[in-house]
Amino acid sequence: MTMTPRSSHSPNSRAGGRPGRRTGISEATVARLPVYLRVLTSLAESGVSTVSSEVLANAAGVGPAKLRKDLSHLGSYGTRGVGYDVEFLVYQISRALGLTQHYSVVIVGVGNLGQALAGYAGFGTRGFRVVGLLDADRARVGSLIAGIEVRHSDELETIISEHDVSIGVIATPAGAAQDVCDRLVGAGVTSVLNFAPVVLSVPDDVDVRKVDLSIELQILAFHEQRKSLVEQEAVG
Amino acid sequence: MTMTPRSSHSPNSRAGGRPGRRTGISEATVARLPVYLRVLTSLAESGVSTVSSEVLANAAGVGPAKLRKDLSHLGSYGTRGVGYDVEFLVYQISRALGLTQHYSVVIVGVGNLGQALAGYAGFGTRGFRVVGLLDADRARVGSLIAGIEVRHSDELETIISEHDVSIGVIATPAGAAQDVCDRLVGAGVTSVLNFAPVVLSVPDDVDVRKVDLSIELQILAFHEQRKSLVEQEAVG
DNA sequence: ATTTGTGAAGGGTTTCACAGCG
DNA sequence: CGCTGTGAAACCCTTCACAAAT
Repeated sequence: MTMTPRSSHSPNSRAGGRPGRRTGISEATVARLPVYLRVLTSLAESGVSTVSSEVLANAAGVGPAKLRKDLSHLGSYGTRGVGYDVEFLVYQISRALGLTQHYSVVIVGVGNLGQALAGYAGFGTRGFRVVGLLDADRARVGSLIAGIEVRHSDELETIISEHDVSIGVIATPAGAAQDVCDRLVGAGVTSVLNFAPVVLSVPDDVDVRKVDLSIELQILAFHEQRKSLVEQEAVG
Repeated sequence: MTMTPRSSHSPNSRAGGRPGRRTGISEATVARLPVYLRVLTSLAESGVSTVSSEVLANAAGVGPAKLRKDLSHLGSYGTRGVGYDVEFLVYQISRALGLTQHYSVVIVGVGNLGQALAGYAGFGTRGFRVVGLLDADRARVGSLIAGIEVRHSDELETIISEHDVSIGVIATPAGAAQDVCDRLVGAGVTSVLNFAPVVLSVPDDVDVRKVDLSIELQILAFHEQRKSLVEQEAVG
């Protein structure tokens, strides 16, 4: 039995390679661009055609200097004394994020969470298409969720190669996650979004991002505790 | 009509105040402690009583130096030449994160996602208790989810003050999220976990963390694009 | 001999403040 | 005059490498 070379690095960043080597856009900036994009899209729908860095920054929950520096990494797309053209920025950010291409996605695990993800509107829009819903439980196979037929996990490799899937979403129980991940990667998936509460090991050229409810809760707990300590001190 | 003072800052960090001012534990470290805790808990269950920084770091997907520095912020809990006592570390990390206290949680929005969250095991364990499931849709009110009765959103304030809720989870559609957030904060909630794809505005003393599927997908798309550019270059 | 704890060095990110341009 | 784009400073975080401890 051969061990595939593996590594798992900092949470939610590119598995191998140092940040922003080729594109010049840093990881921190990339993580904010989707937020700007969302705000800009909603501004465009409201008929706004121009925004200043200050207004856009406020709506995105960041400081104006940070916003301007972020946008400056894409090019000089603003007009001094005026601001940014909303539609043009939408296009430029979409392009920078790679959203002008299309990505096929499989979701593995069709429990409550998997169903919620399958029905999520964010998929249909902007270049992502769910081409497979997989589950290990044969009782669920064949049912329709968000218009997509659930298929058995055995078909994972087939579906991935048939649809040239590049992104896999893991919504299985923790125990199954690493196995599923290995199979996804083995079949050619190069990006994984993991909702299972485990640290996944993947080869260096695969990206993993994780979404972990209990980690988020624990971080909030930390700050809650901090608040009550401060309170206590203020009283005492 | 009065405007409540608001601010929304960097994604997923304390709303106001600079990091780690009082506790000496930095935000980056706090975000990793839950991962260490999970690994340690599972080691303890496997009967392991001692770990070195190298083994623990590997399991947590970080470098050993980073792990040691993180743990050193809690105190000197290791033994040179030996490693860390697993059970003792579990306790110390739990304490540092505030998990020795108990937190009451309400979940607002009982769609697919809200149901998935309500059923999530991570809640029951480690100090979090769901004391309310709320939905605006009267058709859902009264049904039982994960053993908890769904109640109408009108009761939000009542439930929060009755149970001294400090954490609110928003799993509503985007359009309702800010309103719900305002009501949560108005009723005394000081930490919010937001699953709706909007930037929430809150007063400085409230923490907001967000979980956003479409942002994660877009970040993965960026890296996918980068990979295909590199590939193309390697060929050409 | 082994492994922790940590100063110091090295990167990356944010913020400042202003020059540059419309 | 207003707002962008950006060097420079400040800050935070990670990594290195080794002294200290058992």
